[in-house]
Amino acid sequence: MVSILENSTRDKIFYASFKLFLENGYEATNIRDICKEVGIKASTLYFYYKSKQYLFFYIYDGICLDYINYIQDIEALKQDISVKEKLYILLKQKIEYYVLDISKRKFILRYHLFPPEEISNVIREKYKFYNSEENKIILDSISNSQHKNEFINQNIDDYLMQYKKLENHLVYEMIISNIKINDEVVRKLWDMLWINVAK
Amino acid sequence: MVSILENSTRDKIFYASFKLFLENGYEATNIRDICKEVGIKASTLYFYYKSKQYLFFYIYDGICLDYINYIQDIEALKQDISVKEKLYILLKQKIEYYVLDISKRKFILRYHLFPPEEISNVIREKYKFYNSEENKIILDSISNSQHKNEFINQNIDDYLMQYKKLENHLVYEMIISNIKINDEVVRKLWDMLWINVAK
DNA sequence: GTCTATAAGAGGATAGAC
DNA sequence: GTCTATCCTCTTATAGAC
Repeated sequence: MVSILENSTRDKIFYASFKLFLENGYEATNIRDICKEVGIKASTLYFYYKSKQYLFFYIYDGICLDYINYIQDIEALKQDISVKEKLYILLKQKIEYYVLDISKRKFILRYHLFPPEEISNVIREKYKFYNSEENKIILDSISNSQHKNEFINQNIDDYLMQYKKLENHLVYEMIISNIKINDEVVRKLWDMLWINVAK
Repeated sequence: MVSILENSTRDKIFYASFKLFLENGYEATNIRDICKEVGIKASTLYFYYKSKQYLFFYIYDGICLDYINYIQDIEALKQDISVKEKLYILLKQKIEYYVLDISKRKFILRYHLFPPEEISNVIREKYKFYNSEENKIILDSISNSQHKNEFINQNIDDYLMQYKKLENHLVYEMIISNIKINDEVVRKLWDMLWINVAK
């Protein structure tokens, strides 16, 4: 995430909270449990984070920004290769990102499916925002390509939906069945998807 | 569920709790909120249910038993038709059950993925139990069939796993994308599955 | 920056009247 | 069966000392 190498109290609180919010949930995680993990008292936590809600939002944003940065740095998106190959590499890299550590994605899934009532509005807004940020990056990468005529233009949105659906399917399988998806499976499924959308 | 037509205080508590446990979660739902929905005081709830945990378990069991009863009553499982047709009808009926009201399945998913720490052991046991009950019904139905030689015997467990995977995939799509799956889609996916497993 | 102490309230659960 | 009143514990959050 933002500063994985630092070991400041601020970061320790961040990671302990992430872990507990993921495993036990927002409501079932209390400030004292977090503090016990870190080895501080409650008042110290409040020195760094204004409230439990703000602490949660920092974590949520941290996870999403880390993901957006990862997507943005994928070299294949900038190279002048065919759209088909470009998008395959993107999907493959995204799955690699999740295989390496599925916990961040599980966190997002948890709070997307079952947001705590008191912060559900904020979570919904954040989810929509980061989702559209990711879409922008993908759409930019397609429209900047010399090969974009591979696509029937009207179908791009449709395709993006299918693409996300496939990705989600793989991700849910990883989360629920605890299985790590390999490149071969990704390639096979993706080829099937491409046939249905490309010219 | 057990007694959908009754309107006793006991049942009112049951349904109000189901709704709140599903929407807000176990930890975020408190006894007083449930009582407010029903129009009673906390002590009245404790007259019917020993504790918050037991109330939850009654609901969990109620949902699962309703489902098991539904599966058990599917006529096709008892008829002497081909295994392929039998299992297709089973899948179709299961999807119909969810399409009619996805909330029960969402409840099970919620507590399967994110069980409250204090009751996670019990939930895990219950999940395993009802899962194996369902498997028994399906396996019985296959082995009682005159047409069971359609199957390569060693593959039945494998098939059951694939079958559940397909079902889960459809269910997650219904829950996450809020889409109702129609029979045509079920048929198509199921034909693909059958090709991979049958002789 | 980190602590002790504590306010202010919410939560699960029970006793006992009617 | 349902109520009022209450217990006791846990929770978020703050005040103020060091």
